[in-house]
Amino acid sequence: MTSPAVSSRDLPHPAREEIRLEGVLHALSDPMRLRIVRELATVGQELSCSHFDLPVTKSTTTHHFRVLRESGVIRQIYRGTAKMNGLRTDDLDGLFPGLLDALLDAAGRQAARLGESGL
Amino acid sequence: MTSPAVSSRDLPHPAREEIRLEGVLHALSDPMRLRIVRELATVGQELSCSHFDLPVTKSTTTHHFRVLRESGVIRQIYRGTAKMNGLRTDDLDGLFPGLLDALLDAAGRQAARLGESGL
DNA sequence: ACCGTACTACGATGCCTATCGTACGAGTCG
DNA sequence: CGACTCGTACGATAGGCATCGTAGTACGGT
Repeated sequence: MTSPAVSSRDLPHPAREEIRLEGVLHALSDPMRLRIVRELATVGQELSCSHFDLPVTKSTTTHHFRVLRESGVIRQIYRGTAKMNGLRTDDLDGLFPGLLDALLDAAGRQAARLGESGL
Repeated sequence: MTSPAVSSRDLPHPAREEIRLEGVLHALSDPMRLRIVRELATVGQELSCSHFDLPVTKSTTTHHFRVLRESGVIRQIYRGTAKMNGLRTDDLDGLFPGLLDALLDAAGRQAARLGESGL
């Protein structure tokens, strides 16, 4: 079929009210995870885990995605063998209006300032 | 004298350009440190370390203030026996416009949502 | 000089975490 | 079914860190 149904195995996510600012900040304080979130934000759509080419092993990548999910920053859904990742912009904007934009803007400014050419 | 001069012992601070977003986020991801920063922001002026009544020992308090200083969030100056702490709003706003306000607003919203009455 | 206050330095401890490797499960396609 | 891909689970490891207690330093006032 053309639209692969969401697999039965679903992942635990915190409800919007359970998202804690400290957890979000801790999740984003890791360079690898900040990079993931930045890429998700610029692309603006769900991306599979394997889309990211991080300088760590798959195990570590899995770990970082789990931290992002458990802190409420991203939402993960299985779609076939792929695991799609999307930013929880609606929930984050609902809880902390303007925070996500400010964080992404700050990350972008720092990347530009540090002479980063690509992402 | 009425205005106690700044002591000769000065503390190492990162220059504005050395402040890293990840470091700032990590510093603010600790409840105790977020609490300190919130109080500094609401008061709007320098406060001594001893002004804060944190549920940890003095050793731990010193540790938290050092993390905040070394990450570039606060500036610390000795004034007599007291060590005054002030937010580096100018540097942070210069590097990441809107970020500090968004963070403080987010922290305030969460505090209000979680039924915090005091600070 | 002495004392009290404010903060630090150092060592210890227990927990958390970023990382890896290997072995495994779930799904798709031939 | 079998092979392959994607991602997970588990154990190990090394480093970081929040916390404490104790002992010590710097400064101001008496």
